[in-house]
Amino acid sequence: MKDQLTANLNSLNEAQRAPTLHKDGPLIVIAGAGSGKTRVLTHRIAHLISQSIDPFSILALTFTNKAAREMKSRIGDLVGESEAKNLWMGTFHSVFARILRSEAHKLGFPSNFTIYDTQDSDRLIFSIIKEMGLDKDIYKFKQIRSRISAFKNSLITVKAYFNDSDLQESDVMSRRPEMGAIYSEYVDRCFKAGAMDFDDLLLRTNELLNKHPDVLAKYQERFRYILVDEYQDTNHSQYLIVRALSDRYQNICVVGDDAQSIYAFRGANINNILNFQKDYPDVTLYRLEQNYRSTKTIVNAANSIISHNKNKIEKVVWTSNDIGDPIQINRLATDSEEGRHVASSIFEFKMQEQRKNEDFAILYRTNAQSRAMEDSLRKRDIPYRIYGGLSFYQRKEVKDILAYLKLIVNPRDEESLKRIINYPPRGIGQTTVDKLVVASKNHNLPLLETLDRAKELDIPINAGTLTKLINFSTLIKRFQIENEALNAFEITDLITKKIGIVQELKKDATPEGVARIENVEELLNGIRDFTEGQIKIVDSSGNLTEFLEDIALATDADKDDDPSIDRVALMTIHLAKGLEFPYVFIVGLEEDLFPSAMSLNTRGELEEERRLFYVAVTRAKERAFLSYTLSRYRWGKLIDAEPSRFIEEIDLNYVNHIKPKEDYNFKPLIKQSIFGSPSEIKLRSIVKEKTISSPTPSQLKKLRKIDKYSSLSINQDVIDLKEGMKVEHARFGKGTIESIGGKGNDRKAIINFNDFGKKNLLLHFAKLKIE
DNA sequence: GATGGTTGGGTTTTT
DNA sequence: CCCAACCATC
Repeated sequence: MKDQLTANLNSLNEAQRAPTLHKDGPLIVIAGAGSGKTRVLTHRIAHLISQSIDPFSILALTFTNKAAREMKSRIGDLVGESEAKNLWMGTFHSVFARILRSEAHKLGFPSNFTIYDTQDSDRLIFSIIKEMGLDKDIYKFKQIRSRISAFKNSLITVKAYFNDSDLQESDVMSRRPEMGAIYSEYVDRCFKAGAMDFDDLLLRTNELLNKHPDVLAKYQERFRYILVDEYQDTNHSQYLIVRALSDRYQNICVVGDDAQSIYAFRGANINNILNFQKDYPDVTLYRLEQNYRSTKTIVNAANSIISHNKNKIEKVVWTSNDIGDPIQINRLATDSEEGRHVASSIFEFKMQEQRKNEDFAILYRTNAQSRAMEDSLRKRDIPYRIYGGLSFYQRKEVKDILAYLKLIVNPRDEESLKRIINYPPRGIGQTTVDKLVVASKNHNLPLLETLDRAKELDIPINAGTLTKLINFSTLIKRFQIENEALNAFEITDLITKKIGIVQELKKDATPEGVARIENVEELLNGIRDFTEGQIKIVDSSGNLTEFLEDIALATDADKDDDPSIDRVALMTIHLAKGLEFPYVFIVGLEEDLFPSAMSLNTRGELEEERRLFYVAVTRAKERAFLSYTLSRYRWGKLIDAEPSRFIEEIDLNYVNHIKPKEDYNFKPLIKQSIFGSPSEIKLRSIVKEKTISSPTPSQLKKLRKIDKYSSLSINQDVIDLKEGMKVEHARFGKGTIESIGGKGNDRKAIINFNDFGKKNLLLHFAKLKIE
């Protein structure tokens, strides 16, 4: 083991070795993109362990649970699995959820408290607004939720809110005088439900450490060494936790890059990293500026991008790698053209350079952009994997089953109860639920208990409904008893069978309905894997509580469905942080999309978008490809787009702006009538390529016109379709056209398929064969 | 209280 | 376009 460690230390460069070997006391590592900060962290931890520091006393906070797992396994390679597995490592949320479970009673929470996800919070806030009789157009639940979240992340409790006249005034100014009352009621209801939202996991940890000096002292002793990765993305609440825990021994190591701070929207405070030196006067600052990941071109281009930001720590990221190829910028007519271009580029590179699918990543600003990419990859038979988006555990049918599980574990969980009290339908309607909620508030009883005692509490509910309520309550109680003897898989299996959710879903025979049933099966399989894993590997019982904990905090980057399959990666830039790929496609570089229209209000927001762009470009090891379109489908409508300002911010020495090919998708006849003679076009595009990096407005207009022609010609094929014709669809098989309506791109037909029934299809997309 | 159709609103980014 | 909330009807 010693030899291995020494050998590995030798593999570090001087700049990396210094923080790795840094003895006690605070240190900050400012690490440029691709400079090996993860290596520093893993080697530092391994080194600590080799110096006889007990792994139990090392706390390492990472950005995703996946990052924690990977780091753990790399440390395991260095110092041995048995040592590494005792490290405290994970995201802030998962580590402190674990600690809160064991200390929850001190805060008046049950140890099996429920973790509310965003949707649970939204629903609760929505019902509070309704109960209070407020105007839901003024009190928009999503805005209220994000404001409450911001309060919590800044440690503004309900009490602090009501002590702060400025805050209250600003809510009155924005016509929401009841904001504080909603906040108060929300916190109250979560408490009564034995539930914490994501922000509570941090806020309540702070509360725990503040109110209980003995607890604080205990964890200060336990965590002698604390390391925080991606420190630039910590919020105030997280900052205070780290500060409190490290206060005793000051063995705090934070690693980050201010240039990669991209989470201000959820409360991350870039000042945490900028002010670290003020907080810990004895701090040693280390800089990692040599990039090992990317070509000179990419590193320099990225530097030129970030130089447009004012608020930053000055540093010079450099590399001794090859110059590499210029960054290619492509202009496409529409989003589907963009998809086609990306897919065919990947296809070509695979052929010509023997690349694997996993060498490519497609990065975008918003999840909605994945659709066009998926379509084109599928057409080319290129396997891909989408990260993020609507996660599996957020799908309705999955959440419904999970609500049963959550309610069994925590009978006070109001949101779960409301979700399933009438699903599958058992004759308990909204009116009854409303009555119960009011009664539960008035009598200060948990909702489930209120429902049990509805009769004695004189709630005006008729006898028939009363019986239904009792039946439901009995059902839940039976599950609770069964659960004591069963593991997570067994109880879930039992529940799904008893409530007949599959029969319920079978009523919907559409492909979507079938997919829902498959999701239920997938959930069961997932729970079985988890249960078996827990029992075998961790030697625990694999019970429900463990499972729910596991999935509540699973991040999208955590999903690992068969990594052995070679696939192209599709994800948002946010999710790509920390990852690297040889070839990276960054798509949708258009004004209002990237930078997002929502972020153009302040300089700070725009700078965050620019950092996001910086993160995107620095994911590339060998080549980066940027693209933008002239028009894009948004909400089903084709809207005009303008090239992103970010494109012009890249130093021209590192880019190559590509024009569409001459024979690009339209006929010479049209070209001549719009552009004049072909030679003129050629001339103009050559001149432009040398001088500016984006087309002039007049050129944009012309390209848009052409796009309209070309999409017309696509539709030509389907114009011949008539009612009564027999057609064949790639997915739905054979069927008969019942009616046709709409114009142009909106032209659609109702088709009665032999196997799938009636479908209303957009002819522009549906590839139909006439029989 | 269930059901099905209509309408109106919404896309940044995520633990 | 896609979803949820709402409304009208049974």
